[in-house]
Order: sequence, then structure tokens, then C-alpha cells
Amino acid sequence: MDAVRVRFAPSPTGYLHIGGARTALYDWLLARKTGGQFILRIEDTDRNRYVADAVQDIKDSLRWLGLDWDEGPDAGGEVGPYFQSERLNIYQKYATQLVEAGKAYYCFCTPERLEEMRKKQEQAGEPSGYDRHCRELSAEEVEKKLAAGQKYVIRFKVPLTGKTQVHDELRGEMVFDHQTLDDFVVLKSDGFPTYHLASVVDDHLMGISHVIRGEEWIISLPRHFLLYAAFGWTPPAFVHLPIFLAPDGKGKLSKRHGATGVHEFKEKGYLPEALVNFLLLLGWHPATDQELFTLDQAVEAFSVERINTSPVNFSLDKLDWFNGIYIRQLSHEELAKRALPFLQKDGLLPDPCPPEQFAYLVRLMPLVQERIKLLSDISDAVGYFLREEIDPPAPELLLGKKGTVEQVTAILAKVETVLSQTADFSEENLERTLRALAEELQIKAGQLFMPVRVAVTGQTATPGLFQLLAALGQKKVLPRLKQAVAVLQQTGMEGAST
RNA sequence: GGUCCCAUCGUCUAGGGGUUAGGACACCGCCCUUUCACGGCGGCGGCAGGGGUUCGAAUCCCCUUGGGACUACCA
Repeated sequence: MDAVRVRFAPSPTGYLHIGGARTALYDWLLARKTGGQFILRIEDTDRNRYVADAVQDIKDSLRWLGLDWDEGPDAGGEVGPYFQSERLNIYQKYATQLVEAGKAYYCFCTPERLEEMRKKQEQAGEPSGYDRHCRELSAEEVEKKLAAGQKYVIRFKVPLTGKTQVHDELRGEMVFDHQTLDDFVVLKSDGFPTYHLASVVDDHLMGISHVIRGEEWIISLPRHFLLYAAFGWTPPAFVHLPIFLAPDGKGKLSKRHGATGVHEFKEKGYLPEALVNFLLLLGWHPATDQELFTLDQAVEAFSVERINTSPVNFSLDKLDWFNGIYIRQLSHEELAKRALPFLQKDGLLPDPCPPEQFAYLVRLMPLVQERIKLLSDISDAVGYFLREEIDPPAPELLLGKKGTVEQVTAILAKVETVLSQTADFSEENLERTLRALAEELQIKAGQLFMPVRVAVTGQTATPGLFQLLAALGQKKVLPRLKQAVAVLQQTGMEGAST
């Protein structure tokens, strides 16, 4: 086989979709696996749906995922330009060539006529498709209309009879009857090509060996094979990926089903490592039971043959699990680095973050690392460390299920006294001290620990108490204990007066 | 409607003539434990249905059913 050259060819009509990200991943994997090239090509042939920021988002998202391209925007390459809008003369040349060879023709039908035609077909229950109204226009008629400046498109002349056999690497041979195909447009009236023409011409000119794309293109495959045949070119290998279904299995995944843009996953606090691993296994499976893959390991294991063909429900549960795994694998320093933007966004740390505060953040990471699933969980997890004060905890929280106001008030007051008398706020000393205190008061450790936990954090679910107190420091712990005592005293008085 | 694709636990999937149908996520239980997590152990749960072929089908064939894609001068 010749050198592998694959392309990811998104249309800049919006942000990079999660489905597109998987396509790009598989493209990239195949290229890296085979030592071939991964090409990024921007298919901006729809001027109506063009979104200005889309190209930037696509590039940013690809880079964030770790998928670098060898040719394309910002990378250059021998067979550019890599923006289709800069290749219009090429498409026009090939479209004209088709017309001259009698394999395509000018069509002057107005959108209104086509609309009407469609309506009639629908009413009559007939198959939809262009009725070939302009297919047999004489050369003179065409000349006249052209000279008169009439708008036109160029349509491909699909053979009226016969069949086209196409090949998909995963599904094998498929046969399409020409009678079910209509004369599709290859060049639009604004001089831009349609996807069919542009992708076929570019894939050929760019030496693409494998076209990896979504399953929704299967139905267009015969058109593409017809085009290759008309030009006398050999088609590349086609690999159609199973589409992503909505989590409920009802229809194609779309924005209505939550996050679908790669950048949204980033903003939600997912790690690129996790997203890549998740996407890797959505439609592909190694021959082994391995579930965790770095990009390098994925390159090693990847093979086109093991891509699945059945549609995939896009359900996020497993992604969350992957994210937890990868968060736990990060060094404390790295976790802090990645979490920082989320804390800054929530106003818990300044931007830029001074070194001492960052160092403190790093210090907190071991306490929360195995407790967060998303980077965005970080603010809740470390908020009470970073804030000078916390809101007074609710009395019910302080008391727990069985505690009485008198008892818990006494416990907390005692803890406050004891902790104010020690200068050693190490975990070891804290544990020794508090366990001894529980014994002295003749209560179970838990009866002592829980009120303290709530008093200093306002929460019942926290990291280990001694780690937490040590990290918080005496300066924050004592006032919070006092505050909790005050809350309970207040409650006690109210209780007495009613 | 027409054309095409697909069909194993709720989800992602392994398995492609003889398996107690395997794994992972989720869920449930137990253990660890100062709470929550993490971790460990265990459990629940599946071959869409019907016909063939075969000594024997989850596996091969056909039909049905179900799901999905496409049906633009969008990609």
C-alpha cells in the first residue's frame, strides 16, 4: 500500500463537535500508527452557514486533545491551499471538464421551480430528486441562457440505468441502483462547489489514502464513486464511522442533548486525556480487555479493522469515570495547575495567582484529588480552605442525628480550648490530641469528629479531619469553632424561650 | 414514502458453529473507615422474534420487528 494520508475535513459552521473529535482522533491514530500524514482541511464551501470563530475553535480543540496535524492551517504543506474557499478555480476547472466530457450539464432551474417540484413529488408519494429538466438542453439553448446571464448550477449526469458498486472497509460491498440517484449539483450558482465535488477533487489531489468520516455519508458514496469514475481516478479506501446517538437512543446526538462541543467538555472540567480515552472506545475496541489508554498506547493498539459498525449511544457515565481516573493520576502540582482557572473563575483565587497561594493550593491537592470527578468540582472541594470565613453552619448539621445542644456545645468549646493551647498543628499531634480528648470525655471518636468537621467546613463530607485541620491551620480553625459554639448557644436560648 | 446501514446486560463492548455468554461503566450489598471519596470483594443484568442450515447456533442464511442515516444550489 502507498503511504497513508488521512484528512480531517470539518466544516466551519460551528464549534468542533464531539463526533468530529472522534473522527479526527481515528484519523490521527491511523496516521501516527502507519507513519503517514494527518491533514486538516477546512471545508468552507457554504457561505451561508459560515461561522467566523469556528476555524479557531476547531484548531484549539484539536490541539487541546493533543491531535496535531502535519499539513493544513498553520502547518502548511505541498498540496494546499487547505481552505476550500481558496480553491474555487480548481473546482470550477474540474466541473467544466465534466461538462465538456458530457458527464455533467448546466442547469438553469430556479430554486422556486425546484421547490414546487419537490412539493408535487411529495404529494404524489413519488421518490424525491431532481427531475432532470435541464439534462437535454441543446448546446444553443445553453449558450443563449449563459449569454443572457442566467444563473446556473452544474449537475452531474448520473447514468439512467445500471448500478454502482461501492466499497466500505468495514461493511464491504454495497450496491446502489442508478435509478435511485438523481442528478446532483456539483457546482453551485455562487461558483462554490458542493461537498461531493470538493471532497472528491481534494481527496484525489491531496493524495488521500483513507477517508474516515461519519456513517451519514454512506448514502452519498455512490455519487462519490461515480465522480471518481468520471474523472478516471481510483477512489481511496472509505471507512464510515458509526454515528453517535442521543443518550436515550432517540436520534442523532445534537445540541439538545447537552454538551456536544469539545470546548464545552473542557469548560465542564473534563481532562483531554479522559475525553480521548472515552472517544477511543466509542466505536472501537482493542482485542484485549484494556480500558485505559494514553494517546501513545492508543497509537500502538489502534487498527481500522476493529472499528464497530453499529450506532453508539453517547452516554456520559463512563466519561466521568475516566475523568476521575485521570485526575487521580495527575501530580499535585499538575492538578493544581489545571484546577486553577476554575478557582479563578469562581473568584476563590486571584489571576494571576501569587506563588504562595499557588503553593498552598498544591498543598491541598492530596486532600481532594480522589474526591473530585471534574475539575469544576474543585471550588466546592477547597472553597472553605481558601475563604477566610465560612457561613455559620446550620445547627442541625452541627448536632447530627443524636447530639443534644448542651453536649455538642460543650464538646466544641472544649475542642476550641484544647486546640488553642497547642502550637503543634501537625496531623499527628492533632489526631493524638483529639482522640485523647474523646477518651477523656468518654464519647466515641465520631461523636467528637463530626461536629468539629461541620464547624470548620460547614460540610459533613470532607477530607480526613486531621489532614483538614492541619491544612486549614490554627488561625482559621479556632474562630470557626467559636462561631459554631455561638450558633449552638443561640439555638439553646431560643429553644429555652419557647 | 424511497434508498441505505445497524441489532449481545440500562450503556460501551468481547465472543463470528460446541463458552457456566467474558470485561468495563452505572446500580445494589459487604469490607476498609472519623464523614465523603478512593480501594477491595460480591451481586443484579443480555444474545429482539420467527423460520431454516447443522449432530449442535449468540455465532451462518432468510423473513419479521425494532432502531438509525440520507432524501438541499448544507456538510
